[in-house]
Amino acid sequence: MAATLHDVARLAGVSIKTVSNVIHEYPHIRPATRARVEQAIAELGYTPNLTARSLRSGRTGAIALAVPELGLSYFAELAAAVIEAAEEAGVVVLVEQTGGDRDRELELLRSPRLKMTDGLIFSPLGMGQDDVDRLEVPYPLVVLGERIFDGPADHVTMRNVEAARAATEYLLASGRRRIAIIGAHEGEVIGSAGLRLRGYREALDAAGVAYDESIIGHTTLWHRSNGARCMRELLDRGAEFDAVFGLNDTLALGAMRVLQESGRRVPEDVAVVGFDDLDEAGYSIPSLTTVDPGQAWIARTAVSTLMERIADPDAAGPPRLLLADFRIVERESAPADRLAPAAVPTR
Amino acid sequence: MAATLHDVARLAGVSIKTVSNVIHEYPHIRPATRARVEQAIAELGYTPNLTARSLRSGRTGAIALAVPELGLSYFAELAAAVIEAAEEAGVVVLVEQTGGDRDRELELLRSPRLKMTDGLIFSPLGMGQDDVDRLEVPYPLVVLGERIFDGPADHVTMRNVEAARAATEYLLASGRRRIAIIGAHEGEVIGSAGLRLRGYREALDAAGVAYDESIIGHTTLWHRSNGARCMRELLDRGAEFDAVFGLNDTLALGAMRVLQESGRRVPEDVAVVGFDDLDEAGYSIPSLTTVDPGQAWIARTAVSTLMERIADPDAAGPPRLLLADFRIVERESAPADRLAPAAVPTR
DNA sequence: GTGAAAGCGCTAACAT
DNA sequence: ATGTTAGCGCTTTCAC
Repeated sequence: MAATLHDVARLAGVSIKTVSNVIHEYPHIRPATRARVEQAIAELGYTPNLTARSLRSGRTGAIALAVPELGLSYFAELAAAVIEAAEEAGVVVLVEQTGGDRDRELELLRSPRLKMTDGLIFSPLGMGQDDVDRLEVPYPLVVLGERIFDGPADHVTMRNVEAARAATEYLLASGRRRIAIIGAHEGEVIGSAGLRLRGYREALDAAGVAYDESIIGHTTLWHRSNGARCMRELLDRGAEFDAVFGLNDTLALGAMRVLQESGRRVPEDVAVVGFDDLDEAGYSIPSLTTVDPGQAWIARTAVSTLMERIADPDAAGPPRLLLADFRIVERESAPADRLAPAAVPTR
Repeated sequence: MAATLHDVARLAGVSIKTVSNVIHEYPHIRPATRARVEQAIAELGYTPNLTARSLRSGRTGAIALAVPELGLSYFAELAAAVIEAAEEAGVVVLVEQTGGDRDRELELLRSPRLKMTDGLIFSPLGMGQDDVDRLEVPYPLVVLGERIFDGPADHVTMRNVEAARAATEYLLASGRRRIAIIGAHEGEVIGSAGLRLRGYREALDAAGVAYDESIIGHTTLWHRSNGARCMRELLDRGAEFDAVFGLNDTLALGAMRVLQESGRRVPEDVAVVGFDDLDEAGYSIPSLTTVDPGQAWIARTAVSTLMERIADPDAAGPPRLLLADFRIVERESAPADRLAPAAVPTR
């Protein structure tokens, strides 16, 4: 049905090699020949069959991105940034959702469907450090997130401990002393929750503030609804606090909502800080002070690192750990100075 | 490098056809042979080369989804639903972002990169009715959204006019009379903005309420920031209104934010209604009354319709228009009864 | 400057 | 029940 190189060659009265030369802009072609070929291509509406090209070249021009769920704004924004960076690099992106489920993640790593792509950017959520061997795969792989460290693949991620510590120090500096946590994972050591909680504790320790288990709210998936539920539980059990550190923005926003429903004023009674700097953090009431963990850089770096590995699969080199810079974004929910409202809301 | 059918066949001491038979679970294979082949497959870690399979079969097992931007929550949620539905149908999804730019949309439709997929689910934003011919493409195509009607491809979308009319009637029924609009597109007839505005006007007309250009806020891209800006402009020019209909949730949330900054109470002074029923609509302060336009159904239907066309490209049949059901989701920003607050916030 | 031909890894028709 | 073989459409080496 669709025209092939042969069809074009026949119509132009040349061989397929010549057509191929024209398509690949091989320099030494007689102008007349080139014109005839181009004419034939236009006439037939020829477009190369990329599957055939892939089979021959061993490259598909596609990469895969596996995230837990696009419904989670953090991953939607990550995917947007990855797709954009990939486009600049001339490749397309196949997006998979794992649901943060370990079995699906492991299955995905072994999936032959990946054969349709040149490499994978993988953001696991269900797998843990024990699964580190499973990252030994026969294709270029870049790992994101904080579920697994020191694996056999390049790893691009954020400075969770330092950033969470900075966020906590920010709250302490503004005069808060009882900082509740929303989103802790029971017993987790690594993982976003574990690392951010560690940063939190480091900041408390450094400031000589006691860690109080009673104001640590636990939840599993970082959905908005869980942030709300988690805050409700804290309030129900009579926890007292003057600040809340949501381990991500979605949790913080869900929690802030419940906080205000309960009659507490933000930031007057309770300051709230999130983590991620999602677009919507600038538009909540009040707008959310948060940590910008460098997601844009992470996306760009993940793509460029993967593309390097794809280009040069032999030049193995040791796996790299690449860490993004972060910064605190001050907004209304937690002004730097407890007494003064944030000067101008950052958008 | 990676093992091929030949490698497996050699190791198992059979022909590639036998290996192929085992892989495809062809029934008549001697158990001993099957065992030997399976053993060889495991030993070599063989996984089929999908590119080769695609070239041979003419199917890639992938579909493409083109949306303006995953950073827009509506499209993130759409993509999530499409990927999920696609997975159930056994295909993977390649996601492209067009930025809502007409040229990029047109280019994408012609792009040979689509040769890597079996079909396309396309949500245009820059193209208009004049470009309807460009949807005549040599591969299965399902169009979403409201930029183009009566095209040559199947079209899955929502009942914009009816839903917007229902939303407006809802506000009128609750006693509001001056309903401002956020997000109108100058002179647009079709398109989400144009259709929803039409529903709005129909409701006004039916109720005998005059249409007042001075409370129609215009903007282009439906970003949160534009909703905020648009509301600021309305307020700056002294517009007076007792309700706001944001033509989508993102706009409504941005607008609601500005409204409250200006000291107005929602819903007491101004009721706010959105459109889309995004996840976050349930967690704003106040939570957002909105229209659930049936996105989940749209995603499922788009995938199943596309899969049908892929399975049977000849059984052309006339292009179909498939419309989702909608419903008003009552939350706090616009209670059904102006005087009574919404009973229980819907989560 | 252009052509002929091999082969990427797989499927399926045909043969045994 | 299993083997042989001809392509799918392209790239690329090697001739001419």
